[in-house]
Amino acid sequence: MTNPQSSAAELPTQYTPAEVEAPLYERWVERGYFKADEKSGKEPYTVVIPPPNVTGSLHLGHAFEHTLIDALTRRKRMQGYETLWQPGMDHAGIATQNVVERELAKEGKSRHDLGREAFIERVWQWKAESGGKISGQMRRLGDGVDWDRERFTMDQGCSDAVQTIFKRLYDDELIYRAERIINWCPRCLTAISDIEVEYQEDDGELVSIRYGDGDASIVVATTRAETMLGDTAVAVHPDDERYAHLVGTEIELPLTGRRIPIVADEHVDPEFGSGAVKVTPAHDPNDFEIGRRHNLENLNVLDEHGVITAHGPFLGQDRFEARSAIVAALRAEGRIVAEKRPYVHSVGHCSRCKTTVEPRLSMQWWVKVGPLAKAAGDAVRDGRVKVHPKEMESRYFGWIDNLNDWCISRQLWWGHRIPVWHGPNGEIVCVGPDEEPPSGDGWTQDTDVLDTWFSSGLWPFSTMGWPEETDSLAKFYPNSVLVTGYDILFFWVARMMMFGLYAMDGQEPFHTIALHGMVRDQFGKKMSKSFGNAVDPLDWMDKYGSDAVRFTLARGANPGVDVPIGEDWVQGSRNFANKVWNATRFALMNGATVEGPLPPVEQLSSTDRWILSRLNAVVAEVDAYYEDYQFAKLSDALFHFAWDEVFDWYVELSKTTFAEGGPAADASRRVLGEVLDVMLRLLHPVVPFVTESLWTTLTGGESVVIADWPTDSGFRDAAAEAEIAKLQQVITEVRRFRSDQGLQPGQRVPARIDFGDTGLDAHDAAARQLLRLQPEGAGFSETASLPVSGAKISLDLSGAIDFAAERKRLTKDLAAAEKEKKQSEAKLGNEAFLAKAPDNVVEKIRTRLSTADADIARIQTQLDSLPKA
RNA sequence: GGGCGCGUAGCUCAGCGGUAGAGCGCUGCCCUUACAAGGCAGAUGUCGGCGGUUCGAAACCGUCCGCGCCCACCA
Repeated sequence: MTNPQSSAAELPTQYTPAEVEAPLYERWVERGYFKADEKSGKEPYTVVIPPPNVTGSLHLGHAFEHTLIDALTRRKRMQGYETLWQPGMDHAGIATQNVVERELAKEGKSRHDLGREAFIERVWQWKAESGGKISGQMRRLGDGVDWDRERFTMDQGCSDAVQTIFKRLYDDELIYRAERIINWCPRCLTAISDIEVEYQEDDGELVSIRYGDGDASIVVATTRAETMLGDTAVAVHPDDERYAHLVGTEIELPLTGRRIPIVADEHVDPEFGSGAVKVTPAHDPNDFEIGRRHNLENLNVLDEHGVITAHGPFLGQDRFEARSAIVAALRAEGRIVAEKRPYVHSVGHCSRCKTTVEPRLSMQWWVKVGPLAKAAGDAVRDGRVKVHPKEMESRYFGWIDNLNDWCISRQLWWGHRIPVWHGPNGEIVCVGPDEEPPSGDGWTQDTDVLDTWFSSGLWPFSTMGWPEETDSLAKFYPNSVLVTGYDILFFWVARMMMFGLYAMDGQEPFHTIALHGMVRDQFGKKMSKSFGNAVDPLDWMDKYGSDAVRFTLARGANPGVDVPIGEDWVQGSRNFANKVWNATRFALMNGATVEGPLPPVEQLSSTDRWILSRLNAVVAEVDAYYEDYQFAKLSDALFHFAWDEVFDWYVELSKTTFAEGGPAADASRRVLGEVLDVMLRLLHPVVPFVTESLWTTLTGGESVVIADWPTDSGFRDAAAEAEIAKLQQVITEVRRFRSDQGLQPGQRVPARIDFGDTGLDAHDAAARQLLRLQPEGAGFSETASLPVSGAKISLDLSGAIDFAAERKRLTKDLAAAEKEKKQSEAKLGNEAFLAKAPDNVVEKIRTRLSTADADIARIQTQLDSLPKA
């Protein structure tokens, strides 16, 4: 136990987070507080980090997410759970490759200049730097992760997991290879999945083109005129009488000299446009299906860069260049019968580089999603996995129940290479992690890598050693909760659900999915580098402390709702931390202690009983909010309890007690110590640093990180709470009077206090202290009288009263009270109300009425006591 | 085209059947011996519009207006 007096003296009057925070964190790590022991007998609590991409550094969104996870895990650790917060990072295939390619471009090189191996080596170098930066940020933020378990989606273990599940899925025929239309990014030169495509409204031109001539002509419309070079049919609806005579015939495709058939297909909407559709099976997913149904040729006219490969005048032109050239050529031939420009329509863009996506026919690897998605949907339907907030469930189902097969191959270099070997005669062998790949002439490994979400989908168990049956896996799987943003519900969460259930014999990866919103700026605008409102969390942490950033983020965290944050608010949180700091300083200077048991209730003043009653109520409240992931609510509850109740009232009231000394003061010292001890522990998960330095000083304990989480003792004292509420009312009323009178806050005024039958007599000294009222003394002359809640405070202001101001104020208050009375009476006079309203409501109105009556009487008395103007 | 959500104090948001709340901002007085990163006191809203249900609606229902997000193969 440290000596409180000297500890307090050592605390400066201002909290300086920058000096305090970093050393504390390193001490926690050194002492191994965050290590999770898979052999422990304690109940497990597991959260895996949503692995940040190694593409750069953490932004406020990460800081937000980490704050929530850190708070959850710190509380559980304090509650005695064997707690694992699993750290790690994601290789982020396409994103990282793009970043490194940009770096290379600055040197005037492309990845092809380096070659595959050297390029990958280069990415690893980059990962080392970037990864170091990220873990530095996590330390600064205070993330209580088990660093010994840090994983990377490309490390050996995770790679083995990838290979294992690939092989298993392949053997179960849930992975297959097929030529289909995929979304192709002509800049990244890879296939991308449906959800990596961002649609946005673009200006385009819708041209209607006449194919064929005379009676045998037909008009089709398109926004991608260049694809006509690859048309292999025109389709109409089978029941469309306008074109019935043409079905089965051929028509001339302009500019090419080719003749293409007219086919009938249900897919065509006869109401739309001309009711005829050009069919380009190699460049449009719908057309591909039509082509399949009618055995049409898939004529590829664009290469991987989006350049025309069809022979003719357009050969070698970029797709957009060719588009206008072809329209011009058609116009010259008089085949453009209508043009709509601008024609706003939805166009897909690569989510990584914003290039317009090109649907492209190509051979890719696919996961057959049906059975996996069924299981993933059922797990939520059955209630084995809960989605929080519940409103997000419908989004989840909407997606998982309508899922197309997942294209998992990417034509990239950075990622898990597909564990398939192709033989000289077209043989295909899928190789497991402990198997030798086939060797010999002509055998080569598939050049594609896997979608980055393939490995992150394994994260809840690959990080724990799967496919080995490790102790960690047995202990920490399923994860307790997954905390992540709603934006990656589909990208990541759905994949983890599918893979987790599949790989772990139907065991769901986590019990709860807790979705949070996106961090926005203080005006609710999305944060982005291009908009210039993005903030580096380190800046604010250096300026105001990690605690301040964390507290601000937690206070904004309403489930599933976006979180605005502004620098002013962080400042406010810093002020709060400083306030806690100073209140604890005060307590230490006055000998607050945690030594020994709390004095028996009979020996406690009503003030002490009141604050203990409130303290326990807050413990219960905070617990309930934690269980419901209501971070904003629990932070707010703590903020107000600490500041409004403990600091502004309890501490102020206790000053008098301490000044008077005696057994009452000793009891209060113990109670104050208790209140701060519990409060600091309650605050710790959200603001770990300031609470650590204060709690250890206050209690002499080793660390609040490993302290017990407070429990509600069940102690409540309604009478004490009512008594203090009344006292607060009296004091506020007199303060208001003083303020209205223009009395300076520090100015001492002689007063007589008559508490009547309020039962507040014990608070006479405290009231005088808070109100700066002197004993009445000799020659006391009452010039103002304030009846409040049955008490009467008489002041001797020696003619200094501003009666006009007071009369004005009282008149206003009187009108308000009378209005209240009238309304309450009206309600109580309403028979329908009396008949139907519940008793407690009626009772409430009655109370309101009697309060109004009392107020009216009080104000009237005050008015009467004022001298006539 | 479907689905979800939102419009409450100057700003950002809680409240979701019993007569309006928070943070920040704002006004006034004060360096009252823990804290001026503070204290005390105070002002501020026809709870998007219109109908309906109800004894009672910011809250429930309908509708309209404005905004956002997600999904979808609109030639």
